[in-house]
Amino acid sequence: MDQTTPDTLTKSSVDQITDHLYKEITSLRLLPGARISETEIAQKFGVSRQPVRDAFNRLATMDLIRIRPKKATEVKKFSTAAITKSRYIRAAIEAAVLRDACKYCDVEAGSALDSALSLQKKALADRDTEAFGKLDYAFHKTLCDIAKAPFAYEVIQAEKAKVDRLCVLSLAKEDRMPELVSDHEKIAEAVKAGDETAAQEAGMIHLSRLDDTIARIRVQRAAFFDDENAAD
Amino acid sequence: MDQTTPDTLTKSSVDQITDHLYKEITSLRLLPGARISETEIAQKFGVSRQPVRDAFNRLATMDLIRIRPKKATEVKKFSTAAITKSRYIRAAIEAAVLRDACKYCDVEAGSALDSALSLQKKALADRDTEAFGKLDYAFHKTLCDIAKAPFAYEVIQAEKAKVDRLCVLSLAKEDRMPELVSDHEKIAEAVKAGDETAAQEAGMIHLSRLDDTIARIRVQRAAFFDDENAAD
DNA sequence: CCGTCAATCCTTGCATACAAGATGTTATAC
DNA sequence: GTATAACATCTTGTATGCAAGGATTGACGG
Repeated sequence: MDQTTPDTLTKSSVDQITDHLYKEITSLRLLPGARISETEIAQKFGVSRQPVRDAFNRLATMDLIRIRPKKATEVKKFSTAAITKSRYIRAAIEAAVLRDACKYCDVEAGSALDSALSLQKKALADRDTEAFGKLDYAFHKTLCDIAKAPFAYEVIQAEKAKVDRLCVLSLAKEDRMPELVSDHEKIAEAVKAGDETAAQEAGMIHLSRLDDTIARIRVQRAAFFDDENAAD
Repeated sequence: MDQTTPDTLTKSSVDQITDHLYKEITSLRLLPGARISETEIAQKFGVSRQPVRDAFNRLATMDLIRIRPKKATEVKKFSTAAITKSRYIRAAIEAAVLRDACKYCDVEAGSALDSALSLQKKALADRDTEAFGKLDYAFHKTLCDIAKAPFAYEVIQAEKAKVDRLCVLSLAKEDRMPELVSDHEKIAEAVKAGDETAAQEAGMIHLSRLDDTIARIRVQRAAFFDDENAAD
């Protein structure tokens, strides 16, 4: 997630604050539209405003918060435009990844997919949504690695993060898990078979699951959406 | 280019400095590996170090400079890994854009492509490489608009900017223009015909032009590349 | 002549103080 | 009771000072 963490192991104040706020926002403990103050965060961390300010800037480049001069910084609401963009990017990248994954998938890669799937099934059986969330990321990363495009995962991760917090609102998360595992199985099957068309089709269906969820949430929690405002 | 400029028309110091340095870097007036100092820039702009610092942070998130604690901030060198990533993303996005452009291209869109091409031919005839550079961007933007994915252009622009400065090094830029115009013509032709396969193929060929150029520059200007260093 | 060590300079990271504007509240006039 | 205006407060933007660590340069010893 952190694109700017340098090679130093000792995370600076900025890194710590960025990570903290990132988790707070993506986990929806900080709701869209919530106002956050530099001084407030600074006091909580026992530092000055400066590192908080830097952290805010980073989060702003991630499109997670909105900084305006002389106005309170607030957690960005969801916008259908941003969601559409993110979805488009993911679809394009994942299509390319699946195409290449089909091209380069060998026995070892196939077993990697199988083991990833079995872990997901375990999480499904345990109804452990949190673990499943991480395994979901891991599965897509495995695909990227197989496609010899590990860097693509960074993009997917970044775009996924922008909308993932939205899905936290979905109360029926547990009910969606079987679908997602099934999708992953179909994708893995197609990749192992080297069937590009089937893999891409399965991938698109997988992505479309999100559309329904988002559409539902969009009407349920309209207050978290910011569509009429054309300004960024 | 500026992803964080707010709705205010009065550009803040940070915006001005960011824009300035952005142009300096992308135009290669600031060479890869060049060291830039906060205080130096601050004095040049007659401001304090703080806005410069913020501008540095923004440029760092654009992967244009490299900030390390206690060490001089320097303009990032090219890395084949970064170029590969950027190329992969662009290829994936542009493939999707061309697919959709074929889907949605109508008469009006066709004439937009034609007029864009005629402008390019004029720049070619005038040997105006600078104008052609802008028209190149405009052409891809037109494609995105036709594909009903204007947001895709932002991604293309961001990724293109990361490697465009590299091409400034290419002395044979004028010689490449005819090729590029020809590529654009083939793309436009395929899009107008609604031939997805041909359009994507032409797009990939168009992107591959960059590979040759980069490969040449990579050997000519090895000093500008930073590949042995695994760290970011 | 060369290697090593030390000191000084230069770099960014952080803290603090001040400035300018937006917001919300409260008091006052009608 | 309501509307308006002034004020207090909170917000980020900017300037400046200090601290800690790297880099270069110089001197000194071999």
